[in-house]
Amino acid sequence: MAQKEPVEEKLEKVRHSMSHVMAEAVLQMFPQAQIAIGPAIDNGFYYDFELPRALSSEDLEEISQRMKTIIHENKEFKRIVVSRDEARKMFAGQVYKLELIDAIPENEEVSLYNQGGFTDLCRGPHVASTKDLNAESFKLLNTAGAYWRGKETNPMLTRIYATAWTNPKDLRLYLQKLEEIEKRDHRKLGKELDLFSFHEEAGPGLVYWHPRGARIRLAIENFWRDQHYANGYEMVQTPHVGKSWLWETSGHLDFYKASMYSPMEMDKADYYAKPMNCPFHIMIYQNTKHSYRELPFRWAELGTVYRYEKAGSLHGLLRVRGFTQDDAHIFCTPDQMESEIREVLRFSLFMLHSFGFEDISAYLSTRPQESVGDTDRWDAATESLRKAIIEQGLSYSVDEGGGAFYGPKIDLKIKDAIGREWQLSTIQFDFNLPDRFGMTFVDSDGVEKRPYMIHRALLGSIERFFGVLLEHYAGAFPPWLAPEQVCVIPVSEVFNSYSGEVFTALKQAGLRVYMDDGADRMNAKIRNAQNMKVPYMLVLGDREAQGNVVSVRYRDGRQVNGIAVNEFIALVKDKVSKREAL
RNA sequence: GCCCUUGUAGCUCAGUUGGCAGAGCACCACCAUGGUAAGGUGGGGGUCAUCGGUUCAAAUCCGAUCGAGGGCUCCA
Repeated sequence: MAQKEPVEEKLEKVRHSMSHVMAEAVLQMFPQAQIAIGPAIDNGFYYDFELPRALSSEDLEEISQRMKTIIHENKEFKRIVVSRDEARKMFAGQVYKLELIDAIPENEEVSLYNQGGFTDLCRGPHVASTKDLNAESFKLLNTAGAYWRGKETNPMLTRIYATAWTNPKDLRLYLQKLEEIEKRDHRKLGKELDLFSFHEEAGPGLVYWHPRGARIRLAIENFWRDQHYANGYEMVQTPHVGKSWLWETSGHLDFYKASMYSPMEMDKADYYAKPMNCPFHIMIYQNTKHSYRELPFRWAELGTVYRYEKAGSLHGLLRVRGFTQDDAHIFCTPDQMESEIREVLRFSLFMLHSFGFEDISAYLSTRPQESVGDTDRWDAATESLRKAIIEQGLSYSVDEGGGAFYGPKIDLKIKDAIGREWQLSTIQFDFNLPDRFGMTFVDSDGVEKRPYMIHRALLGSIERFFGVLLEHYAGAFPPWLAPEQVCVIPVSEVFNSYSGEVFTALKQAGLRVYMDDGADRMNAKIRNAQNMKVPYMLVLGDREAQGNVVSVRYRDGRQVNGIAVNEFIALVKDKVSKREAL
């Protein structure tokens, strides 16, 4: 007990040991249960079982109680090394354990851990005794179906998820975080703030944007468009459907068909809703011959695509069947490739920073086993990605072999206001499509050569990005994004006319403003505006009308009285143009 | 797709052992004319997701379908 072990290792041991305790508890209740695996995971652990029946929340309570009893028995975790045959004998009847034993490499020893009433096949390590576990610092969270080894063709097991910590305080903090996550859930906020909806009768996974949601979305899109024009892009617009020729040529019908909507037949031809924009942008490129003098092309489009996502994986705005990519394709010469990548990455970071994301990390994915394109191009492309990351001073990790079959890529992940990571931007080379479509440009030496093609999406998709932003801000959008920036609230009907003047002035100044001249009392109006998270509320009565000023109630509770109307307009406009918070 | 959970008014939810479908908010009307987070009274609104079954009787029990939620990588 001399030196302190690192917290992470301690936690891992605690969680893993807890999972054994849970398995023991479950076996007490269901002696005939098949036990599978039970690792430590982020924030806790799980264990997979094959059980005679489904578990109820009362069952979880009972398992939890039994675990506490086991922990209080102060049982030692004993490591035992056995031969394969002995192990097989001990786990006779436990089909999953037998499979695991067979999977252990010949040169590794087979170890077991025993804590009294329960022995599990396990590499370890564990805490020394259940004495080192705290019976008040874990909580069984939920059950879920999970395929044995994650494969759809394998049997479905029952997984029990739990969170576990070394002390009750950490548990409490984590449970509070879960509550915070629930409060920020974009599906909940989307409903409360009247931003968007889904309609099962009209098709799951398809988003309906309400006026308030559309306001925000358009603020995002307008900013996006302006910045693309300012950063050397051109906009293109392409159709939503394309004939099978296009998808045969692109290869999507070979490799991507399962994710595509079924074809529509027209004039004896099959048309497919587009799952990607790239083939369309290539058609524009192919419209004429191109010289090296014209390149690079940077063509951007907020292109709405449709993909068949499995019913069970749909999730609010984060996984939908119809979504709008903030897509662009860059076609350039080999000479230009490096500077283009550098520029794309810089631009990506600028965009993410603009939306309030400061903590960004990069993931570089390199060539996988199965891939197309020649090695020189892969190497050059991968190096240019790496150089760009280093130049930007980003922390990054490399996913060796994690690239798509058609090219290496950089993914950018951001951390949101409560520390969760989300993958947004992706920058990918494509060595496949230019070949398939036979794209060329005429170089300075008169020879036709293959251009480099780069796909990139900075926000990912507008829908998903919107969901992430909504959770990041917990619905309290900064003024530049807020659907309504200002709510004008007359103290009583008597002041409707002065309020109307102020409203008109703000409206003419280009602010997003509305006046609540309904029959509610002022208090109720403030409450409503507050619940809709409107950044600024102007409460107008006699005092304001007399002085031709406004009194400002900020969303965060601050209050500033007696500001001239023009001064207030300037203040909001300043916040908006700087994209600042309140 | 698969496992578990789930579906009652626009929203959030009650609904005991099967016995005439409820509340709050929202909406509409009337009263109240108000100074920083819900003023009062009254009213309208539901084929209890859909289809089928059991029963004298089904929101409630059973089955199917559809939707929603939690999951299905983290390698004993």
